[in-house]
Amino acid sequence: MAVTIRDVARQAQVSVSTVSRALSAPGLVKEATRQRVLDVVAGLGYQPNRAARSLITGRTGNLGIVVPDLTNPFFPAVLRGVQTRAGEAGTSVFFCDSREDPAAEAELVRTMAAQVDGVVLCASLVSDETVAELAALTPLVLINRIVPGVSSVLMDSAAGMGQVVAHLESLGHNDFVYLGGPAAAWSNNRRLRGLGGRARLLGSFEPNFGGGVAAAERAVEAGATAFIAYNDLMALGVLSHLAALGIEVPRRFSVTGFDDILYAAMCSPALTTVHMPAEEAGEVAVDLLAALIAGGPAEHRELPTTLVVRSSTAAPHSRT
Amino acid sequence: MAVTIRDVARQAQVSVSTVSRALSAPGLVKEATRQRVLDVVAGLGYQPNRAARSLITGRTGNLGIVVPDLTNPFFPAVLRGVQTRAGEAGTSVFFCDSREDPAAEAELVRTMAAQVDGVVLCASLVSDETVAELAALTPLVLINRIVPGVSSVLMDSAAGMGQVVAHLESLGHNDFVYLGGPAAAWSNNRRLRGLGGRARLLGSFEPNFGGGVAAAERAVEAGATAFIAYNDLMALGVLSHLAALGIEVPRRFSVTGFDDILYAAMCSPALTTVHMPAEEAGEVAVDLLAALIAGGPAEHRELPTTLVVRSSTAAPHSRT
DNA sequence: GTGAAAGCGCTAACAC
DNA sequence: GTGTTAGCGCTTTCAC
Repeated sequence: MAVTIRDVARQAQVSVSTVSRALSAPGLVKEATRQRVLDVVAGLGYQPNRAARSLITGRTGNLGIVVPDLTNPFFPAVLRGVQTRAGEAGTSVFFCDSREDPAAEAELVRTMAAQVDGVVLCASLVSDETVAELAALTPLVLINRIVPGVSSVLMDSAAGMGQVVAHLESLGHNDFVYLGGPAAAWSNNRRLRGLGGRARLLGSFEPNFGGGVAAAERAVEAGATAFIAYNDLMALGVLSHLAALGIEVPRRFSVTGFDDILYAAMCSPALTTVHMPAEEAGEVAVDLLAALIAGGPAEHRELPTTLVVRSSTAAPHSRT
Repeated sequence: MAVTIRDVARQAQVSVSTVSRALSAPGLVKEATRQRVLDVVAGLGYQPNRAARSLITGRTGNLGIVVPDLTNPFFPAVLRGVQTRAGEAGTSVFFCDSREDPAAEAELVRTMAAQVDGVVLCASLVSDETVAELAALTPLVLINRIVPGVSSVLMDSAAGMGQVVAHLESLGHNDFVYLGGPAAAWSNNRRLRGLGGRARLLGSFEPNFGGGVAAAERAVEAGATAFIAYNDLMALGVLSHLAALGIEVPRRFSVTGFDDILYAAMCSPALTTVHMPAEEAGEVAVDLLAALIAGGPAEHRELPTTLVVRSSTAAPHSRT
């Protein structure tokens, strides 16, 4: 078996409680004693057993994050942010991919709740009631969703969408179509709202490449001059399908995305999209979670988004 | 506090050990008793305290995975596979991104070791000795790396590289350059070996988009007709830089990648690359880990890779 | 400032 | 087939 607190106590010639205090409440032991204990700890390579500690404190020192689709680069970016901030506090993080399934999502959170101090829930697809229920189960921070009484960090989709519309209108477009994501996605409704009724709604489509391909098929018949996709993955699908059809972008149609994943800059034409600070959102979510765990009230944070103009948008029916 | 095993025992009119057995060793209790216990468990919504269980059994029911770069879509795919298989066994999984830093990688594994039953280590950058040391610390499964005595699952880079070379040669190329990844990456050496000396080595470069851009700058001066990139992300960077330079692919240069991430199919020209069964590798890694945890010997599994020919390769200096 | 002792919730001998 | 009991390794009163 590994080295325990007793081994340390014996070798440092103190009691186990002193060892415990030296590690978790340094102020309560004489500096000299503390130093002696710490030396022994280092010498023995002692690591407190987290299960034992957890059994007594009721805290696990772990966090969980649930995302709808790990293959969408947006979410790994959030994961990174979460891990970065959590790691600074010595906290480990569990991840789960719900594969866009609301039932799985709720179940995953419930399972996690038993073994973490809190969970970050991204782009949730469950009902407000379920979110509230989950939040009652464990400290919960939502990313890109608002439910009253539950902490959340938002990347401002509505404002971003406003910029998209303004950009397209300044280019001379006045008939665009919104290629919608999952109807259950809060972000989808938020973006739709940001449109302010100035776009026709098509879909919903799956929020991935395939969904974009499907959307493009429908969109070309819609007679609009610009397509606003729910997210970049869809926009990439749209671009791909249009290219396959021999339809030029942005000459024939302008296309925009949302998220600013790396590939938005790499595709051809490079995608005009709304940049989302995904990694930062992950970090902020951990902060909110920490506050919640410490007993604070639910908080809400909004992160700014910015339009990134690239080459997939231009004035209608002309080359700029 | 939450409901404990005692609450269940009391209400089911049995001892705590019977409850424990009903849940973890169903064969040891009478069916009727078991059913009664299960009913109470369901009624009370009892969930065994994992810390307490772990304290006694020495098992956590958790797994960890460490990857070098979450923003490379290849790794989230592996994560997915790991979670899928682990989830089937009720196992949760911790993740960590080492950001291509060998020291961080080792430290992350050490930290995880204390709170998991085993860890999956992807594309490790540490020395063989460190891997062995880590493997002594906790059940360990390597993905895309071989270290004697340590379990591993390999996606056959060498064979894949062989196919790339054969493909390029069949097209008429006979002077190609390999745009190398991290020198410390086992896969890099493996791929280099798969080349069989038929390519000049350039690099190493960072195994990401930026590294590809840097590599492209150097490659155009090398006078070869085809560029073989260490991975897709680099290849995408190469494509991007060549496009910026107004150099046509594949007319002027053929370019190949490795991994077959989603974006390899989406970029323009679509990338000829080697498909890697990343998700499957994650699943298999969990299987090997389970075997290891059960006390089995280190095992080795090899997964086949396949060349995917798209539009970034063609006969030298001509349009096919 | 430090030690002794009582558990946290559970499993695993060990009895019966 | 079931109950009793002794801890797993740690934190935390409570004494001193």
